[in-house]
Amino acid sequence: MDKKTFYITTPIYYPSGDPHIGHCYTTVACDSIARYKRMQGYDVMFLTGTDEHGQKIEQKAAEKGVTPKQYVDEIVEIFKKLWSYMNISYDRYIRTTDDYHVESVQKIFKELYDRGYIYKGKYTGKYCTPCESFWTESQLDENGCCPECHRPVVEAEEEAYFLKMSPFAERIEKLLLETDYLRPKYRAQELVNNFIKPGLEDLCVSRTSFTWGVPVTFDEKHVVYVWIDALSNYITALGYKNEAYADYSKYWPADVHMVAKDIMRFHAIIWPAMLMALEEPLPKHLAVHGWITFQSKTGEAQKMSKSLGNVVDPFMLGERYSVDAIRYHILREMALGADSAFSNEIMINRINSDLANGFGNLVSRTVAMADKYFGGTLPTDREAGDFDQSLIDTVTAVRGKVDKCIDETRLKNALEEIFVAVDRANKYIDETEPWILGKDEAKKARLASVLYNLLEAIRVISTLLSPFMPTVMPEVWEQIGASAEHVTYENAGRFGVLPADVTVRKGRILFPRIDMEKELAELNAIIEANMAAAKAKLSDAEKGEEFVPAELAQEIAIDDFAKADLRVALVKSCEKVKKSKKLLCLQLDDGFGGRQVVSGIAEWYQPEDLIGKKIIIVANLKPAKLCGVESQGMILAADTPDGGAAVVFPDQSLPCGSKIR
RNA sequence: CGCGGGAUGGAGCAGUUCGGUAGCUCGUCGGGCUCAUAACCCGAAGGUCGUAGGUUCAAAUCCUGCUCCCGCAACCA
Repeated sequence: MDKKTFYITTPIYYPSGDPHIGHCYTTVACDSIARYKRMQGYDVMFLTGTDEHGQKIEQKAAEKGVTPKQYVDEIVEIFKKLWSYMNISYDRYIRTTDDYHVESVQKIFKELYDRGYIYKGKYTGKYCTPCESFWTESQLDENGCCPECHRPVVEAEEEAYFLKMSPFAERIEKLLLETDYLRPKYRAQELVNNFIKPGLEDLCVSRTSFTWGVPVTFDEKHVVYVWIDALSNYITALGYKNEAYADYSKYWPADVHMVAKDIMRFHAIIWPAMLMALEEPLPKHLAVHGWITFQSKTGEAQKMSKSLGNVVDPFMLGERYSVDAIRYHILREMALGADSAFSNEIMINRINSDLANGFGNLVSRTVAMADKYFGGTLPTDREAGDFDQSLIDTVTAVRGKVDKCIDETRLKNALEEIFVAVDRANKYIDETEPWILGKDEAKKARLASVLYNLLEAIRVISTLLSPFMPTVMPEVWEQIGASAEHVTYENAGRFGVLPADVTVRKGRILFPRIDMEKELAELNAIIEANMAAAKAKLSDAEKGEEFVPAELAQEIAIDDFAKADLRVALVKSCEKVKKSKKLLCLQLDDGFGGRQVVSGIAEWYQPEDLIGKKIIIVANLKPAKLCGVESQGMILAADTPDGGAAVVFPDQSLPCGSKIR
């Protein structure tokens, strides 16, 4: 009979920069689940990879003066090196530049077109002429300018292909609200209300503005835009519409796609829509986790960012504390769905209390006693006693609980369950007082029983921990005298598996206790150096670049200018627009009885900076609503070199309503 | 009134579905032990469960108002 299969995926990562601890979380989590499922006897397919196309890669490569392929090849090597360093047991690595993937994507695109789900239309967006690039609203920088060159963008349109989404809206809503596809479920309502209820918009799936992508076979000007290219990796890697593999019928649908919350939307809505359009089965679960945020010294959580210099380097952490300790820490801290704060202090605490004091010390003291009292090999005489059954019950119950947590993608809880047994075993030592038994020749049989029970507890615990910490556990088995057949999944549910005359071997300290103060000092020094370096780099870049004024707009006639009615106005009062980061709402005396204007300068001005000052407004602008607040005009402000805005103040003695021309 | 989530001892969280002695981890303090990585075990202090009302014999839990935080959406006229 064929083994049951289990298919789990990470997202394919975008190699526009080096991997960091955030990438590690998703991958380590998937790896732990994959290993656990393998141990349970499943035929596992664990897929990871890189999403290598797109404009950003094209540009980064151009900056470095290499081809896009050369550029990504280099970064992909770093990703693979990291995964090997983190002991990631992926079965397959897909690159969207792989030939078979490109071929499949082209066939999928064509098929969707033939089925009538893809049609040609016009894409309207913000276009930066010098960069020849389209940007979405959200990609624009803080001034609404091009994120690459920071020059103004214009509305423009290009021909593009679109994927119809509306035929699937109802089914997707049901999928989100009525099934347990999405984990955690509480995000479903948000998705439905924000994207499905207002009407699902058709999705732009091709571009003509760049060339680094999969060409559309029947319209050579176009390349496939991110969605169809990237998301379909989950099936092309199994051989969907290609000859490279033949595993599609075996592994699809996927059991778990794991993603971070920033790409939840695509996996919760677009990916199911694509599969529905192709009439393929939907994946069983989408597990969404939060971000690892960096806890700064002031205590606030910041997202990790390269420009802040707070990116946590996984190689450096691994060197200092061991790869398994890092794996343990990130898995133990992150709850499904929620963000988790990363700080050196939290990490060191975790490693010390759980791994060094708890599990590591348990192994250490048990092995040391077996060595001290029996020369390493237990005698076979036994004497049962109090507390034995309680220990056995606790330990043998763990496996079932961990199974459940794994199936629900709750890795943090799985680890908590295992450590219940660690605590119980440490307590058992106090209860049975082996050091007293050791002084009495008549109690040797009882002592042997106690130590044997402890070794058994460690055997079960270490077996269950091995998917999470695959590097160190073999060392534990070496120390407690267990061999491969003792540490199987089946035996993790039993007691009394090790031979009665088991021989232990004292080994190294597995998880050395970390000196918090010393370590924090060293880490802070490293971080400060990084931040300083990042800052220096930033200011260098600023120095190196003279201020470049925005390009001159098209020439206009004086009549055109005369259409704009500019007036002096006094700011009578001013307040932030609620629920908006950028908007200030100003009440003005314009010389005509007053008006209200909303302006997007809240990031640079406090309300009190403006109250009582005279400013210049465009007085005959058609009113508009911003965040639901009516704005009757606009305030003149200049761009500043650092990307901010500076309000233009006229001579303060001018009366309100003075015309400017 | 855009949508959604949240507010529980010093910190981080569970408990809220189906009301009935408020629990866990870390930290603090006291004690025990010495096999062990100054680790382990026990005990204690510390919470009017955001706020104001309501329902009830009984509310962290159900209902209503309010305050504050977070996420998503929107947003520089």
